[in-house]
Amino acid sequence: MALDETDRRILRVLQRRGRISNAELATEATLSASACHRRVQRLEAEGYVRDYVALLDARKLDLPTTVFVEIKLSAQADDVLEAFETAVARVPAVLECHLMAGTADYILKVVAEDTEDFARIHRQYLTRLPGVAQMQSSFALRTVFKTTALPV
Amino acid sequence: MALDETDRRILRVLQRRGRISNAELATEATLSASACHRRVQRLEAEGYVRDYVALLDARKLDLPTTVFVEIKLSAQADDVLEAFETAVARVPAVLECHLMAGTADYILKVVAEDTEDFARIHRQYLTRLPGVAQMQSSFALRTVFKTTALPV
DNA sequence: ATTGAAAGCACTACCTG
DNA sequence: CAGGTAGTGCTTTCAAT
Repeated sequence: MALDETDRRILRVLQRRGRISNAELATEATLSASACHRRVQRLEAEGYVRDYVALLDARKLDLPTTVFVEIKLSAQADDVLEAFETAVARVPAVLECHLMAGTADYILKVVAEDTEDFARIHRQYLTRLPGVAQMQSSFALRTVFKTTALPV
Repeated sequence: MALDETDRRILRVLQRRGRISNAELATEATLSASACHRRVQRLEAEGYVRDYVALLDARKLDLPTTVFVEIKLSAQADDVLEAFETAVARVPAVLECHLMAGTADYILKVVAEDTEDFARIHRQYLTRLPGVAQMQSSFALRTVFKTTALPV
């Protein structure tokens, strides 16, 4: 159940190199291939590893613009939250949605081609989200860094 | 250079299933294994695919708390920004750092075990970042959703 | 924890339209 | 030039030690 140092080492490597071969991973973890393989299977089965994914280059795909959108709802009732969350999950440009503590605020992370494209997303999708009282958008000038690797 | 519909299909699949075998990916893209393999190699070489990574379960690893930290610097000179960015990149709990448009503001995304652990990170790392004039932390109560998949 | 063996896979070289 | 066919050597995976 609990992770030892070898498990954490495996997870650290997999977080950076998700397509590494089991043979190479075993070397990095100083294990035999089969022992390493069994640990990885255990870590996957127990849910430590949620997914393996390819990370694409947002610039190359013409989506270099990141916008954080702060949204205040008109009410905090559960059904209002639920309706909002269901609707926001259907907007492809929204990569993250967090319910914030304190007020009934959400923060969305949105990607777009440029400010004009964001204006379109805003008009076409965001203004149609249910239960919204206020919305404020903050544009990222530049992503200094971004990682999916948790400190394990 | 430009992507056709088959390329985008491959990228969509790889964004969800980064460890899919080439054989299965070829089936999903209705291509032969070799044709598919060559396309993937091209997409990697041209930089559309930045990385393959494992996404871990932050809850299982006792890091369920996400905090957005807004930081205003005391000056906007390049060397002040650079010093700040270099220092913030060394804090393991900081997963993202964005320079925001308009003011000299940064937004950080930070993960922690709980509010107490965040207090420690704040005290130990964030208060020591150079050039900071103001700092405001907003806690996420709940991550509604989070994806790394860009809309391609 | 290592070994060995069977199956599946990646990758290449070589054709085909 | 992109896709298909076929062959070689690795990797995975499981069973046995």
